[in-house]
Amino acid sequence: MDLFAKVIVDVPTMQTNQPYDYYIPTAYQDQIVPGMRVEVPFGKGSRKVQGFVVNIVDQPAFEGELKKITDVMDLYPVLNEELLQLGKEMADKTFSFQITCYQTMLPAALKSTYEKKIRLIDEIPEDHFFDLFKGKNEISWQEAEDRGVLPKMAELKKKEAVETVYIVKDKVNKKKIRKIEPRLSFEQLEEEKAGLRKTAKKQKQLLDVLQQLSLSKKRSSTEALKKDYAIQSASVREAEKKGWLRIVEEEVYRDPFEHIDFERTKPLPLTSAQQKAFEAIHHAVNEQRDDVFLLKGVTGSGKTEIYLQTIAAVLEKKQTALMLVPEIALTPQMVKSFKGRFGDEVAVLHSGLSVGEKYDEWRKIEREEAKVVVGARSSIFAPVKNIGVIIIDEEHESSYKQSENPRYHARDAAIWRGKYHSCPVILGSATPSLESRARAQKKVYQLLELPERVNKKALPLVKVVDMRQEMKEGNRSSFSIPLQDGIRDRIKKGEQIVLLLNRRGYSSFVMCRDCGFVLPCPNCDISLTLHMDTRTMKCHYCGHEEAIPHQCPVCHSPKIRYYGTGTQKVQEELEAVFPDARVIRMDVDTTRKKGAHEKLLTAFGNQEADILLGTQMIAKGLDFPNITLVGVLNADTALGLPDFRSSEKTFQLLTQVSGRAGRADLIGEVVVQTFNPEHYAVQFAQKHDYDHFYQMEMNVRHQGNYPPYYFTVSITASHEEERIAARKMQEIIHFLLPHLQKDTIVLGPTPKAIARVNKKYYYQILIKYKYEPMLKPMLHQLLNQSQKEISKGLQIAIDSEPMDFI
DNA sequence: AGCACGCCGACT
DNA sequence: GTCGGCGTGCTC
Repeated sequence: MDLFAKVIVDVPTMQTNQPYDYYIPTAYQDQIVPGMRVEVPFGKGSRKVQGFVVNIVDQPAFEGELKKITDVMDLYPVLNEELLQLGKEMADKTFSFQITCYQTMLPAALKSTYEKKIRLIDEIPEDHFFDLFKGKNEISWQEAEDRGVLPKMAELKKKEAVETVYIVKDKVNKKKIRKIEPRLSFEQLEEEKAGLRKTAKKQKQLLDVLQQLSLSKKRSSTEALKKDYAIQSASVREAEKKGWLRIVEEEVYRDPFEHIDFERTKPLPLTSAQQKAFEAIHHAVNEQRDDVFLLKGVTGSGKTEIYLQTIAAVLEKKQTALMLVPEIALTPQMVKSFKGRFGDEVAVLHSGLSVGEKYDEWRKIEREEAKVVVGARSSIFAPVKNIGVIIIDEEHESSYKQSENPRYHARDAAIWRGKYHSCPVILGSATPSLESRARAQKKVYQLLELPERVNKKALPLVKVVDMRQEMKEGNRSSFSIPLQDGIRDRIKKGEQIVLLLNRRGYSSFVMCRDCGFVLPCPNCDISLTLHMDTRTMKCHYCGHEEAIPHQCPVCHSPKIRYYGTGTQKVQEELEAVFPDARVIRMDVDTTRKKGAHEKLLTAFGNQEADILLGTQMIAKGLDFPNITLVGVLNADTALGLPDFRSSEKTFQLLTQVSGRAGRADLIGEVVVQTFNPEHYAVQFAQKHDYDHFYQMEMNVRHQGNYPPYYFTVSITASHEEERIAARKMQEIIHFLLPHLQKDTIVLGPTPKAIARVNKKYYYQILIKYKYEPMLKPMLHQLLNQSQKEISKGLQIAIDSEPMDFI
């Protein structure tokens, strides 16, 4: 029977975002399974592209003539039924292409690279042969183009002396070995045996092996033949010529045997609160319920131990576990705690691995050698089977949402997979996102709380320093007097200090240095952003624009200026104030090199420095007992951002760094420097009071019609010419507005903060809605209609539930 | 994306 | 008259 494959091709456009039918050559019929990658000819020139087989049918839907699959790229499917389905739904939900989703779900090594070559197929004059082909019989298209010989090649093509060939390659070289398989049936082999001379012992032996293989339907490696029967490759080649067997190359797994012995740890006794939370989750695991738990517990309350014991319970049931942590929290310590408990059953996927290493780790999971997967965002697509629990630690982290296409949220994918496998999902955080906390309120998620630290230790004392006051008293440095005193004190005692510089919102808004006033938009209750290109203050939501103020409208101080400082500058300042202090700086500049991050942290852990100065990246996974003082140099830069999540982000950051101080037997102290000491995010963080912050922030979101009260979608249009982007945005609004519900709010269009990025102008709208069943189909329609313009350099990005608006 | 088909300007 | 510009539309 003829079989046909439905293939998603690697051509990321809206028009080609659908399966194409291909004829499966008989030779591949037993081989091809949905989820495998294949090479197919596509388009007029039948250039070869990579494709994913999504289905196999015995009747093609396409009426025209079908092309054939030209090669099978995998031995086993790289995507299973589950992931094929998830990818398809994700494409629909995130307004992206199926091919992009499938590629995102796989290690980069499996994305194909393409090569175009010109090959000689007929005799050409000798001089041409040398100056065009350099005496070879094929050259790359790129080389021909670079040497300017394409026109000549076109001539030869017309004469059918050359052809263009396309080569599809994997990014990494898979290790392959040569294997033999019989080409004749058992009986035919028997006949061959009868025809042999009596002295041809080796050949008889080979035929015996082939007969065995014929019965077992297996292959044997040429290496094994040599080893077990002393059959040399020459005999094999001979046999191949006689047509007894064929030689095939088969991929073998690389051996990633790196047995680093981790010190094994044992489960710790649980506190009663931990026990209660653990039991609730354990029940769901046992009963295979797809419940979503929100595990809320302050730093040090023992969330990790609950994860570990839940995973242990899942492994006991012969199931697997998937755990996501933010990329920056994927530290050696973190890995150690998992490998320490579960040993080699743990696979870790992180950005520090090379493409090949990531692929090997992925293979290890795929062939079910690893039962526990720990990794960042994209690990949610790890090919684990029979999942028993999915854990997302630090669930509030915005890095779980991918900021490029497909703009998926790992949390959504986790819940999807939880449903598919009928297993619980645990969202853990000390400061849950408002969305998740609100869902717990509505009993969509089950709230589990760990109110106390395991060691019953009090949370560190948080001192809020009013920087306006410091300014008034003539202190113009980045360090307030209380912070300076604290630093001096710790250095004297030989204790360590962490200083955090909040880079968020660096230099993009103006604030009064005397009273902390930040210029708000008269229409939107959100601060205005400084646009240096136009020298104006702009509102990102409504487009309101005004001049940059020269004095504070409230206190009339002339010290109103843009706010923000770099780590390097702070380091210099620090060294001037404390010439004897040893400082380690950690920011993008000092951690760019691979492994630098860990090296710096290890050095700090070994007490080679007194002060660790850094940006956001030091807020996480930093667990040194000797740190007794944490200073936040500028707590409120995020507060000045025109983002409705800025209070939430500030609260989360402050709470997070507070957790870094004094975790051992030393009492910790936190000094928070701010120009907004009375801001509720700062106030509630000082008191470690999430619940009241949550209530307050919910009110604010309710007032401003923001999530979780509204759903949001942002649409961005960009083009090299500003008016084209702006006009398209207008067009989009005109297209959408008539069909939207009365209570739906459309903000914009407004130009983006950095209006021109990569020579492109950006315009954006934000749609806030409660119920818009037609919005998704309309946005899909919009993308379809805009195809022509998109091919002319216009870009349209649709982001459902965007994380930021800057 | 990339290739071919198709309809208007400066050339042998 | 033709060669070739790149606008338009399709790819199983």
